[in-house]
Amino acid sequence: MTNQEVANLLRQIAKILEIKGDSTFRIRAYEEAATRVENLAEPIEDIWKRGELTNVPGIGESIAAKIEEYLKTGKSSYLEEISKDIPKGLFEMMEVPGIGPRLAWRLYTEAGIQSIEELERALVEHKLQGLRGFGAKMEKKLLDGIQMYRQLSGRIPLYLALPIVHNVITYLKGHAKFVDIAPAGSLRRGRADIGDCDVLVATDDPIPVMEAFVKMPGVAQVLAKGDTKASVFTGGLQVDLRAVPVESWGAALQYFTGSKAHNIKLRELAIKKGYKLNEYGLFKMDTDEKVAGRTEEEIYNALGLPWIPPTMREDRGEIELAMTGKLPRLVEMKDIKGDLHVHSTFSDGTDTVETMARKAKEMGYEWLVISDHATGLGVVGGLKPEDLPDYIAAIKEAEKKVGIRIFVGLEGNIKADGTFLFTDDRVEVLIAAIHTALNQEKEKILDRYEKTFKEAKPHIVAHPTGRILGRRGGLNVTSSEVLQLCNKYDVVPELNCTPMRLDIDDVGVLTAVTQYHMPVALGTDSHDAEELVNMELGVIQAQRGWADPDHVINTWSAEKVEEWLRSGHKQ
DNA sequence: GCCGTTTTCGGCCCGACTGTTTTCAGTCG
Repeated sequence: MTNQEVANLLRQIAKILEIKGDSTFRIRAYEEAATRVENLAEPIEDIWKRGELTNVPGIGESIAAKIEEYLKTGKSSYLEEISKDIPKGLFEMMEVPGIGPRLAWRLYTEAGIQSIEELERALVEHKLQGLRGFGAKMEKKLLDGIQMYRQLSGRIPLYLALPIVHNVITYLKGHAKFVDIAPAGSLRRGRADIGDCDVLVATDDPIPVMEAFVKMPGVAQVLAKGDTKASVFTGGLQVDLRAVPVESWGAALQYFTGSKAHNIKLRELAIKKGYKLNEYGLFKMDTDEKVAGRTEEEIYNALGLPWIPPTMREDRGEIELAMTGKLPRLVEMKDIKGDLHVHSTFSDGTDTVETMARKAKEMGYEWLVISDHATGLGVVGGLKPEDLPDYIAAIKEAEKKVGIRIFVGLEGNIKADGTFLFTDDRVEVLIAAIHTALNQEKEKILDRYEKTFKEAKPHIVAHPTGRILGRRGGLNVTSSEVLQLCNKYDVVPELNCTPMRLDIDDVGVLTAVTQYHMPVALGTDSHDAEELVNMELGVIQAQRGWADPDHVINTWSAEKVEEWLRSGHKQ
């Protein structure tokens, strides 16, 4: 049972309690427990086996018992009990913007509506107008909401959201007056996928800015528009704009960056210290005197904390860590000295070894791993043992011409039965990856990894879970399951920086770094030279996993990398 | 349902926007 599955159970319980109008505090307790489980660096099953479930913040006796039953039996009698009289369609209805748990429940109990299709029909036929609070505007709002729900495909990958927000900001700079503007929300936190985009603007004259925003070209729909806050639908994405007074810029940036769970924790801390925190500033509870707000640093410091980087603000324990003064110094782009996963024309890359090396040099790197595919993957050609002399000669030549250290790498395919095509002493960096038979069941995939880790002793396992953002699928394994094997066989997990992969995910990095004290390997998996810049997306994800430079191999000197390659492997 | 160097009971984050509520509940982030 994975942490995600347990978190889903708790979240499902919270949802049902919400529909039924249960205590908001009980609902919050389940939601918070879900978030904590989701973000645990350790498998919850291990914690349970040690009898330490209630040591996890947010988990008490009652929730621990429910988790235990679920881990033991795969079922929850409590969930079954409370969901008996709830039609499944209600959950989908709540995905429609504007429909929350209370309205979904009313639509069901007062009008017998159990699905989006039934709701749509009732709206079109004006059958709901007898209900309290249902006028023509409400009808239109919900019909629009249904249409939007059908267009939205859920969350979109970070790299697709970035240009949309960039366009909004560029447009507003040319068509409105303000002092400052910045993206906030999950975009600023660097989440791998984005639900909606938040943009913050500092101005003392917000109304014209809001006007310009909702009239932007490309706005498909205006979802809300007030004096200081507006939401539109553009480029297939919801974008929220929030205007704040200049003197509240820091407080607003903090508030609007989130995450929600992080903010709640911070406001609770503020209350304990006799303050009230909102998007306008930090105020003394008794006198309403403002004590901080111009910058984020001011606010965190006034609460007795160092400034916490946005990439850490997920309520994964960062506030508690900040209190002890032990926040890690997160890895940054300027620390990166090399790329651990790059292809060339020797397999399916479009640029030569030399071109890739020049780009690496241009990025300020000291070294590079050229890691072309080994044979066995039909579509990409791939290197055979007899190709190695030419491959190595090309690498050595580029090394001399460009003037950076280039390691001879090889990305080998782990076959469906777990055999690995070839290893060779002339290969300095051996990368193993699954590219075929992706739909096997979990046990089979883990067996394949284990067999290869044991027999071929690769240095790195590439894109360990096979996830593709914005699409279903990936391998039937979680990062935490692969990481257990990595730990056992001393194989370094890759954080693949391909914008659609970012695999292992942020929680995986957190597990590797804080649980196993294991480094991660950032690899852009570049197939042309321009893709080397994707390293930046990987660095952001590594930050989200609390990685300091020591835990990122890419920050090591070429000598230190050589030392690592010699030790522990192929002895 | 969780939690506690002021509490094992009585608290629990905060505000904007919407619709139609003449004072506020629901939704959202």
